[in-house]
Amino acid sequence: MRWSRTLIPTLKEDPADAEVVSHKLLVRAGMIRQLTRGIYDYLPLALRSLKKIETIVREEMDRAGAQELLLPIASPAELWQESGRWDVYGKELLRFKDRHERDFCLGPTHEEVITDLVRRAVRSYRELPFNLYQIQTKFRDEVRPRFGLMRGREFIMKDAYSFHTTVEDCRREYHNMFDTYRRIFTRMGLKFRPVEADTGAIGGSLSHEFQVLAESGEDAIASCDHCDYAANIQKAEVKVRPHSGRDVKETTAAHKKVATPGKKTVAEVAEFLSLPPERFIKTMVYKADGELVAVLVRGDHEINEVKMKDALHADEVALASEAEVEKATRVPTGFLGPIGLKLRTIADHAIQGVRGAVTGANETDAHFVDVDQERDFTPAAFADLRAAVAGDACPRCEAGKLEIHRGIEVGQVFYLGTKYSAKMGATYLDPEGREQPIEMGCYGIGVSRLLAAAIEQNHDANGIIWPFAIAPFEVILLPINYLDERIRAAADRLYEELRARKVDVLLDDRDERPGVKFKDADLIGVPLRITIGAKGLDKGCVEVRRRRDGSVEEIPVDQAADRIRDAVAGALIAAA
RNA sequence: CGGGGCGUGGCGCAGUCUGGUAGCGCGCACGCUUGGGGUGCGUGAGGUCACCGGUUCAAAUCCGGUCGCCCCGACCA
Repeated sequence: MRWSRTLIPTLKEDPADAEVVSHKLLVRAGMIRQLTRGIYDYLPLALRSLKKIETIVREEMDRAGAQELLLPIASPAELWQESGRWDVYGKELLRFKDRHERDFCLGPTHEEVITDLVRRAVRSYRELPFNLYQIQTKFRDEVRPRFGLMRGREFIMKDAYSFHTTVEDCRREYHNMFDTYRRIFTRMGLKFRPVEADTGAIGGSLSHEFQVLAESGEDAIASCDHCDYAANIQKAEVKVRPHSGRDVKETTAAHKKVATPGKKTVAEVAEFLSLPPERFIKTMVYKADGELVAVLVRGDHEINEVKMKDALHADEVALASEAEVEKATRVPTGFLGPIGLKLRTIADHAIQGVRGAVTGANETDAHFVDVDQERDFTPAAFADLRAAVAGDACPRCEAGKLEIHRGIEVGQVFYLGTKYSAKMGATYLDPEGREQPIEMGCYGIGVSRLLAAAIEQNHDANGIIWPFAIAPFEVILLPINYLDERIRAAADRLYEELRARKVDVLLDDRDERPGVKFKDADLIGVPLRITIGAKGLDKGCVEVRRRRDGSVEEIPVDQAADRIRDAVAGALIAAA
């Protein structure tokens, strides 16, 4: 492509409404423009990268035995009412009516639509298993879209759904997809980590996320420095060390009340009493499916709501409001404690057997000290309730410690089981002629988000540094002065030679100053830059510069096309 | 949904408090100049100051309302 014949509106300055680097660079590099909140135009440069991402996804999905199809973006309310998600999904589901006043929504995901398709098309176990995928635009009316393509309302997603007769076969496909995802992200040249994940709104019981490692990531992930255990922080397990609280204090004097006027938070009381936060038992009150429940964790720990929800077998949990707490306990928040509390109470493992602890006294402006768990109170249950932190022992191996990193979720695989098939009557007849619900799995990749994630991980002060496999162009030709006959002829010739060799090449044929072209080339991040100037041509050479490390090499003009093609091919093979 | 900020040529911003001819940088067009890291000089085009209403002799500026965009929060007792 000739630069002068396409639209690459680069900007010198950061757009005022962009916060993260990928958003700034995508806009500055002329790849995207915002149309409205959370919705973007993809300009030619962006579309080229998107297509390369899609091609890799298609090749690997096809290789894994999946079949591509295309489902509608609009779907009728009835399907969503069947699965129950019409009511559950909330405002994220963009709803509208057609001219006949029938309710519709834009698809935020497609379990309902595909399950409906399959239940109508499949009758027999002989027709299973299969895996169907699509690459398509999704719409989720996010509460707060942000960070450009990272969390848009409209976005492009690859979603796949597999259908099986047995749990074992479904798990086989789950692992097949897991391996496929590894290949996909490896080919794209990204540093990523698969992590155990919570299943969230999609539902199901087994799930992994694929996280692209980047400081700006929205997710925290815990990983072992010794073995390959890694999990989303929402899921990361804490190794149970029985009676880990015993070593806190040896005395067993009866607990006693101390005045702590106005000191409500652990930090405040800890400072007031000159005791470390780990000596405290923090009492939080949650509303679990309508019931108020007290949850105890050590003062320096934080509650993990996903774990708590599981421990309580609740569908919905939320922190109770101060008013609700005060009404139920007659104690203002900040002074709650497990001794004499009239609420169902569950406690983190770290609370078990603790001695010499500090808790609220269930009385305004007072706390208890020297609390002994076994002597003074008994929770209804002990469970893993706290969030893992850096330095925790690995739950899977002996030697390892957990590290916390940040990541951008670019893919997730779920084992769904019969969650949708049972509700929506997607069944098959087994060899004995009995009707059985279909086992399902689903597998997503955030195609447009990958664009942002790749940039978050691959950029410098001058702009984007695309991995070869997803770069909009592999090579940019930069004639120092395109109006100079000799330079122009050399550039045009090399351009045609590279095109003949199937290299994705962009020719900067604009009548611009060299400095402008250099800056733009760095900004849009093309991996190889070929500078064609008088100095080089005098020696019969052009200059090859690698965007990633800035390394420079002079190569003879007559060998240039072949050597550049070989360099591109080599880089692509190295990544895959 | 709560809090905060912003809306002025294509982009980034000043001007608003204290009402009185709409400005700067970049970009854009043209001419000369320059040609290996955003050249230099000159000339020029381009704005219903988000929108609606009000106050006033006079509104980008004051008042009321609406819309849009951004950020933070919507959990740690």
